[in-house]
Parts: sequence; structure tokens; C-alpha cells
Amino acid sequence: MDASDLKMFESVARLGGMNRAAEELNTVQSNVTQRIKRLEDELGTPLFDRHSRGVSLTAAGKRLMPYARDIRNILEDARRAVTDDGTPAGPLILGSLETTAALRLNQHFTSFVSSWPNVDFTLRTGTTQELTDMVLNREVEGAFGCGPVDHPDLLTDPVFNEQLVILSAPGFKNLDDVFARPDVRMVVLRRGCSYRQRMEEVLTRRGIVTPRILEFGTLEVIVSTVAAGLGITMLPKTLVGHTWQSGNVAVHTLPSTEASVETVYIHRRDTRQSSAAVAFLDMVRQGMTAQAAE
Amino acid sequence: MDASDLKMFESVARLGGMNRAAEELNTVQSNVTQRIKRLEDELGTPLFDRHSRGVSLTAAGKRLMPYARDIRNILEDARRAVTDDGTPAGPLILGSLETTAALRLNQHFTSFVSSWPNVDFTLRTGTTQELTDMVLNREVEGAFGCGPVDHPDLLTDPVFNEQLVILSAPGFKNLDDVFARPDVRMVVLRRGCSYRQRMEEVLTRRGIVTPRILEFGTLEVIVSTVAAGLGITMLPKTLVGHTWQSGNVAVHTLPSTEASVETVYIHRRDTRQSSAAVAFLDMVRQGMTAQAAE
DNA sequence: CCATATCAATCACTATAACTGATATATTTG
DNA sequence: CAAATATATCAGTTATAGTGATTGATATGG
Repeated sequence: MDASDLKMFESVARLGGMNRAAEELNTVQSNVTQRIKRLEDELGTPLFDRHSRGVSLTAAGKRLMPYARDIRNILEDARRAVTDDGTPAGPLILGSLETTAALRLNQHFTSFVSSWPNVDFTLRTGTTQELTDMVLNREVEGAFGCGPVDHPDLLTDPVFNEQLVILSAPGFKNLDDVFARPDVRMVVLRRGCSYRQRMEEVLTRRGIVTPRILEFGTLEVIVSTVAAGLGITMLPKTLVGHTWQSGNVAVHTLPSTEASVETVYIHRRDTRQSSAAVAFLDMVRQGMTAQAAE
Repeated sequence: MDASDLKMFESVARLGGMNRAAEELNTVQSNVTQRIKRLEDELGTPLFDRHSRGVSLTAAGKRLMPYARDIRNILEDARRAVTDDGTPAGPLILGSLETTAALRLNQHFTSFVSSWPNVDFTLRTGTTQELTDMVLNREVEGAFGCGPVDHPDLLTDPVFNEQLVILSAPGFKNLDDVFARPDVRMVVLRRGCSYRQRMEEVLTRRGIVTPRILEFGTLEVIVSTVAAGLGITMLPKTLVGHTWQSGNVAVHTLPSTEASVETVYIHRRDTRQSSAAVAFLDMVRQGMTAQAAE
């Protein structure tokens, strides 16, 4: 039983036929048939039921399937680990919440890419659930999502721990005043923004359901919209303090239970992170502490 | 890069030389040299530094090493999983604390072996630390140890949760009377008994240090020794209640914080348990609930 | 300092295994 | 019943792995 045997086995199982597998593997059907047969002989048990429209896995074949996938993945990881000499290089595919990318990561993209010109950086975005699935399916090496994430195959490392505050037009003295307005609108960065859900929870808890939503592409526009009294928004405290003077908008703190949101780096437990990923994480973390120290 | 390549690689790395590896692998040196070279070419980086006394791993080789081991282990597991059709058969190698084996498991050995004549059962004993290492090194498939065990590669399933009690000669009315005797001796099943350590803690907490120890091979002897007033012992409550009448010895309960000890089944997170192991665990657990129901 | 031992690299050769292409056989589909 | 689509088998070819002898380099011990 060898890795190439398992590769062939996996192909046959996935495609449900030896002809199709042969085509995928750029070989001929007789070769596939023979090697599967040899594998079955070696293991002492049939792996496929043959029928006129192809083959299907036997119970033994089903048991072998996850191992075939594991072997393939590990060989891939091994090749990557050997090639990776500590200098970030090659493809780096990460995932992120769109909000996190826009608010936290974007400032690092250019410097990262220029620091490590041999890295091909790709960022995919989605909800935390989608990101989690991407990590599990190895579509991305890791992802920045909203914690906590609980899955036996995943590990999460905290990256940002943000205190959220509500912004409103300057006229409002406290949260009660803000929520007193019957036609309060939510101003959010993106429809799928993770803060939006959190904000809805906050509003719901105060008896305000499904408020109308305004969506803008940049923070500046959001803040100026809020300043103009067209709605309220919820943003990390640290972003607010530095970027805009508090004169334009009123900042309302929330109870700590509602205010805290943790951004975590999600990655597979069984996969070593590439140098490129480590370097990017370091850069992001360093940016955070630098910002916090200001 | 194939499993056989990695097998050869691992052999060379472990033995520190291609000649030695060739001998181990029942082939010739030139073959090993050529295949290592081919592997290095394929990966685009040297894996070994050659010197006059053999070879040593380069940084890239060191990175490959754990993957080579993983591949070997997974192939082994895969073969076992495919062969294992759900009926317990083949080798079953478990570990256990000696005390647990003697007090809890022994009653199941004969019935298990007669129920599943195709299983070759092996039991190895040691301390929880030793058992944990055995599981990590794959010397045993799983082990019954003293919880909690915390290791990222291991999982633990609770099996027994026992309340420990102290046994003394019938004359003593309570624990204070027992500990009032200056020459109190500990009677234990084995020197390495896990309960011994617990008992020492209990005694230490009451100002009694390094008591003298009496060691006997069977419970019956221990209890009769205690009954004769030669010392005290600490045993699971459930064992005491049924096996001996309370007339012979005095049973002293401990505060719940000290009294509880949990036996867990320790196994690798990344390895599927064999049908034989599952069957044995089931039998042990069933025995427990049956006993608890009495 | 030299004989010897140990080690990896190279190379021509052999043995083995993997692969190919043609053919056989079985089953479904129109 | 013919056509399409499967897998199985087999003889022949190709590619790969393994062998044995040789070379050159480096230590070790007298």
C-alpha cells in the first residue's frame, strides 16, 4: 500500500468508476483495474463493488477513504514544509471577515507584499462560518474570524480583542437618547458585516427590531453619515479614538458584556503554518501593539 | 514523493547513514543513495549533509522528518482500519495502572478473551505518566490511567469515577482516631499504585509524612492485614461494600475533594480505536453500570 | 605516514513493476 | 438486437527500482 495506490483509489472512489479515474490520472483503464486489484489483494479485502455503471465503495473501502485523503494532504503539507525555508515565499491564501480586512488588515497588505515580494498573497472573504469551512477544506491556510470557534480539528489564536462602541450624531448625550428615536438606522460597512449581527442583537435587546440599514464602503463615509444624524453605527473603540476627532460624533460605550468582540486567527490543528502566514500574522500583531502603545 | 521514499528517508535519517539504512531495508547502498538523490531532486533541496562518517539531516530534512513518521503511522492505521470489519480480531495492546487492572479489569479478561477468541490481548502496566508516553509512542492503542490527563494529541474518556475511602481496624471510630496513632502504616497493593500517591497526600495534609509501607499482592490480604490492625489502606468505596462485610474493618469516608479519583481511557486523538478496543471498553463499562445497579 | 576501514557517488546491468493497447465479457439503454 | 459503457484479462513494452563492482574521499590505528 503506497501513496500512489491510495491516490488511485481515491480517484476511483470519488469518480465512481475506473474509466473516469483513468482519464483523470492520465493513464489507461486496464492500469487502474490492475492496481486496484493488487491493492485489494494486498489488503485481503475488496474495496469496491463492481456493477455495470461503474464501482462503489464497500464497507472496507469506506473505511480506507479518510486515510487516502489524509495521506494526500500530508504529502502536500510535507512538500510545502520542506520547500519553506523560513523565508516567506510562494502562495499564501488567507481568509478574513470583510470588516476585519477593511478595518484591520488593509493597512498591512502593501507593506507585507513589498517586504516579501516572493509571496503570492490571496485573500478570500466570508462569514465566520464560511471561513471556518474554508479552513477545514484547506481552501485557505488560515482565516481571521469572529471568536469563539469550537471545532476539534481547529485551533484559534486571539489576534484582536476589540471593545465596540456606538457612534451617533453629537446631539445625543447617552444611549437612551439614541434609542429613543423611533426611526434609528444602522449604518454598516457591508451587508454581511459581522458587527451588524452584533449590533442587531444590541438593538433587539432594547426592543428595536429590524432597523433600516444604510451601507457604505468606507469608514469615512460611515462616520460622516452618522455625524450628519442619518443613523448610528457600531465600531471598535480603538479605531474611533484615533481616526476622527470626537467632536464630529458622540461615542457611547456599551456594557462590557455586549461590547467585546474577539477576532481570532483560525487554522487547522494538523497543519503547520507557512512562514508566509506566520510573517503576516506577526506583522498584523505588531501593528496592533504599536497602535495600542500610541 | 512517495511513501516508500519517505520510509527510506526516515531510515537513513534515523540510522545516520545510507549503508546502515540499506542493511535495515534489505537492499544495497547504491539503491538508497540513488533514491535519496532522486527525492532531493524532486523536492529541489538537499535533505542530508554528507560527511565521512555518514549523513546528517539538513534543516529541510529536519522539517520533513515528522511528516515521514506521520505517513508511516497513517498507512499502518489505514491497513488496520480496512482489515477491521467491526468484529474484534487481531492484536489488542492496552495499558493500565496495575491497580486498575487488578481491581477493575481482571474480572473481564477471561470473558473478553473467550468472547473474542481471534483477539490477541496484551496488557502493559505502568504509572499514568508511563502509560501516557506509551500511548503517544503507539506502543499501546489506549490505556486506563488516572485523570485528568492534558495533552494536545490525546483524548480521555471517563471510565470509572470512584470514591475512595480509608479502611482501618474495626476499633477506630473516626479518621481522627486513625491518624492519632503515631506509627500508622500504609498497606498498598503495589509500590507504584496510583492510590498510594493519593494516600500520601491525604496523610501529608494531616501532618503525617512518609509513613512505612506494607505491600501485598491481593486485596484479600490487604484487607485482612488492615483488619488485624497492622495499618490502614485506601480503596474505592464500591469495592469495599460488596466484597467484604463491614464487620471486619472500619470504613472511613474522606472529604469529597480528597476522595474522588477518576479513571480515564487515554488514547490518541488522531487514531481510530480498533473494534477490539471498543469491545473491551464496552465490556468494562457495562460491567461498571451493572455493578452500580446492584 | 601508510594501511585499513568506512562511507557515499557513479555506472552498467538486471529484475521487477507499472503501463499500454487490444480484446473479452457483462449489463444497460433505446 | 445494436450501441454504449463498464470492468477484466493478457501479452508486450516501457519505466523504474534494485544490484554489484568501482571510485574517491575521509577518518582511524599502528
